[in-house]
Parts: sequence; structure tokens; C-alpha cells
Amino acid sequence: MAAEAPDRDHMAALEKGLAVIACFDGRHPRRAIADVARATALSRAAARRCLLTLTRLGYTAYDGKYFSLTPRVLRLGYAWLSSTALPQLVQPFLERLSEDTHESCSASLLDGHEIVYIARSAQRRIMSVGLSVGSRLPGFCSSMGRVLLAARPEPEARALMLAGGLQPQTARTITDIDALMQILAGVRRQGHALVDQELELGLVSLAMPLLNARGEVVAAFNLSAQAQRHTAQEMERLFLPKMRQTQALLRPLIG
Amino acid sequence: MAAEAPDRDHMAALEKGLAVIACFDGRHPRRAIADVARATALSRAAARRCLLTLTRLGYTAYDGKYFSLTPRVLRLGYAWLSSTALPQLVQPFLERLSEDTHESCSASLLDGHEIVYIARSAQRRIMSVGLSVGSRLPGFCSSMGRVLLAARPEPEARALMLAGGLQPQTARTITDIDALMQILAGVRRQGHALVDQELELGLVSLAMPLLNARGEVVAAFNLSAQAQRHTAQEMERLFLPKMRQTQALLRPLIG
DNA sequence: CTCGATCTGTGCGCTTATCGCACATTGTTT
DNA sequence: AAACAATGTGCGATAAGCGCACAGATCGAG
Repeated sequence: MAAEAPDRDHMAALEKGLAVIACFDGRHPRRAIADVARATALSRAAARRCLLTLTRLGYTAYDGKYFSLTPRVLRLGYAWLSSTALPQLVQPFLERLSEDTHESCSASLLDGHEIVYIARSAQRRIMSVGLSVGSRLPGFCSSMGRVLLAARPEPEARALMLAGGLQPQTARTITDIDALMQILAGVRRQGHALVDQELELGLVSLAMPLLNARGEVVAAFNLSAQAQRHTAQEMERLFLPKMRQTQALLRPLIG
Repeated sequence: MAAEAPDRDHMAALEKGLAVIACFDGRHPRRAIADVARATALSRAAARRCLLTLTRLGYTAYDGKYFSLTPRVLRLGYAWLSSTALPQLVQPFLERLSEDTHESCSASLLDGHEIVYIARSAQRRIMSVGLSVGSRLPGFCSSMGRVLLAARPEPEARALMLAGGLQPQTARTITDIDALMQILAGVRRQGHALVDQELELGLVSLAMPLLNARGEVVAAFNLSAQAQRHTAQEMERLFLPKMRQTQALLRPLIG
């Protein structure tokens, strides 16, 4: 193939191997070689080399037909979790907030156009898909995503949302980029974001930034509830005070 | 360097890159190039190439001086979590057990000579080091480790423990390999393992295998408490029945 | 302020790791 | 049984990755 990006330091093999690891998920827990090759757009030979190397290192297992990840890959993800104090710091506050309100609370960071959960205290299983640390959701239609996007410069926020594709998640999902930018402006003004069934029908979610001592946005946290139990207005009335309190408690504790 | 292992498919660059990711942890959240090179035993040039590639892919960030991991690495570590149903399945049962007993409960798998936490419900912070999903402990002196080692063929269990180095964690840690093999035999007979302050002073822990419908050991779960509050005998009397119940409840649910 | 030590960025030639293809084999499907 | 798809293996060609060496930057000590 022609060299489109002739960067001096490329480490193509590393990039391919990471793509191979990342192609496993809940829908594809076990994959054969050709399967992985298709999913990663690698040649079969390259996919095979990656898988054999990963197996030799213990990151994948091979039963003679299918490859699957081993818990050793947690070494990689856990390297990040243990290298940052934020998740462990926030977790007990989320649990407290969750107990007080009897709703589920989470914290997340922005990674490109998606949010990544870094801590969570679930009260009930209200979402169709189970969320946990490491889970990802589109930023443009999630409450925490909007809080985090609102904290970025406007051109960047716009670019990130457009790059993500703006796929509607429900019939109520707002996908117009200008409308979304307006919403971000509102979030910036009010200091919180309320999303009403744009991510999943029946789910309302209220999010707020996590600030450090200097007032910078370092993450977002939210509280989500069933739409039948609480209307959007009720959400703000019932939960904003406690969330502001959590925000204020954490602020001096975050470097 | 001479080719000691002339395997045809090696993918050295992938191996190096993974080592670079894994060299970050709580004690080294930010590292410079030469620092990473030392920690991974790579040449500075190789470490630099890995770090630049990882940064280009968004797995690490560079502030001009130090590199640090980004939450994107959770894509790798938590690819496994989402590819296996076990953690999500076990979590609520651990929470229930933890509520009933007011003690901390966890589940783990064996990865080489270490156990890896895959789910946890902490009641109180009783250990000096905070545990969470992805945390690792030596297998030979932890209750879950002994349950998992006991489920392996004896020669394999012996080899794994020896490979781990048998470093004593407290003055009470048993490090004699034959004594440990005896203990594993007892665990196999009784169906549970009790570890009394061998991992950390003041910590007692009772573990039991998680069985699938066919009766195979697929993981271990435990309950840990402070030694001051409960003696070893008390642990078995107080908690074994509830743990057996949890084990029985989960057994038909695990594929 | 100067000097020394360490680290970083860069370029380069050499080595071999990695590439994709092609063929033989196996096993799966219809 | 035939057709299809996936796997394992060998191989030659290419360039990816290697370590070294030099130069500039940074930092600390004295």
C-alpha cells in the first residue's frame, strides 16, 4: 500500500495489535482469525500474527478455533484506573448521592466524541444496557456528554459532535448541530444539563461538571431516573440541590 | 541481541507497546521517555517510538515533558469486561451478600500466579490498599487465590505458586510450598478457603468457588472482615451458610 | 553564572521483523 | 460429493523498526 502518512515513527504492529484487542466486545466475545481480520480491516496474516503474539503474552486465549480475551487485558485498563485518583475519590460520593436519592449516579470523562464511565453507583437497573466503569455512550445526546462538551471551546465541541456522526438514539434525540450548540450554550450558562429520553426512551438524566479547586471542569457526574417516576422539571427541583452539594464537597478535594 | 526465541510470529512492537502501557500505575501516573525506557527495559528509542505511536492513537497524552495514560486505554481493559457476562451477573449477588453481612465481598479470576478482581462490593475500607475491579493480589496467600489454585491440577498449582515467588506479605504468610499444597488439598476437600492475616495483618478472608451449572469452577468469591471483629472460627460459623447460599443461587445462572 | 549531567529530538544505515501471497489441509455446508 | 471458507505454513521482497550518535534543551549543583 502507498504510504499515505509517512510519519517517521509509526509502530504499525502496535496499532494493529491494539485494534485487535479492541475488536472484542459483548457482541463478539469469541472470534476466529478471519473474523478478526474482517473486523479490524487487517489482512488475515496480520490478524493471525497479532492474535498469536497476544496469546503468547497471555492477553488472549485460543481454544484451537476461537480466540477470546483473558482477564489479563485488565492490566492495561487498570493501569489507567490506578494511575488517576479521580475514580476512587468520586466513587464514595456517588454512592452517598445514590443512597440519598434512590437513583443511579455516575461520573465520566470525554474521550473523543464519547463519554467513558469512570465510576458508578447503580440503584436499579433502569437502562436496557448495563453500564459500568469503562462503558461508553455518545456524548452529544447524554447529559454528561453535554456538560463535558460545553466545557470545550465551541469549535472543538462542534467538531467532536459532527465527527461522532450524530446518530439518533431515540425518536427524541436532537441531531441538528446548531440546535445542539444552542443547548451547549444553555448548559454553560446554567451549569447543568438535563436530557429527556434522547439517549433511551424512559430515561431522564441530569448532569453537572465536577470542578477542581481552581474551578476547572475535570469530569462530569449525573443522576438518572425513569421518566415515568419523575418529569424533567421534577428532576431539577428534586435533585439539583443535592447534586450541587456533592459538587461543592468534591471541589476542594480534587487537585 | 541473539535470537533466543526464534518464533516465526513475534510482533515485537506489539509486545513492547503493551509493556509501555502496563508500566503506568498509581505510583507512576506520569513518566518521561527515559523513565519509561528504564521501567520496561526498552531502549530509549524504542520507548519513544511506542509512546509517540500511543499518543497518536490517543491512548497516551503528552504535555511536552511527561506522558500519561488517557481514559481511552479503558477500551482495551474493559473490552474484556463487556465481552464476558460473569462480572455483571455476579455483582448484584455480591452486593446482596455484602448488605446482609455488613462485610466486603469480591469475585476474582486467576491470571498466572495472581488473582484479578472482576467484581466487588465494599462495605468499609478495611484494607490498607483500596481494591477495585482490575486489582491484583498474589494467589498463594489470598483466600480466593487458594480456591482457584485448588481447582487446578496439582503440578500446575505448584508451578504457578513457585513462579510467583512466594513473597511473604505478613509475618503469618505461609511460604513453604509443601505446606501450601497441603492447604490446597484441604481447600479442595472442604470447598472453601480461610486465610487469617497472611495477606495483610488484621484481615481475615473466607473464599469459595463460583460454580457453573456443570459444577466447574469458573471463578472465586470471598468475604473479608477485620480480624479484631471476627476470629477465624467465627468467620466460618457466621458467613459460610450465606456464602453457600450465594454459591447455590448463582450456580444455575452461570453458563 | 558556569559547568556537568541528563534528557530529548533527529537523522541514518543496518538488520530483520513484518508483509502479503500462494498452496496444502482441514472442516463445514448444501 | 462437491463447493466453500477458514486455517497453517513457507517464502521472497520490502520497509519497518532497530540502536547509535550527535546536537540542542533542560535542570541542578556549586
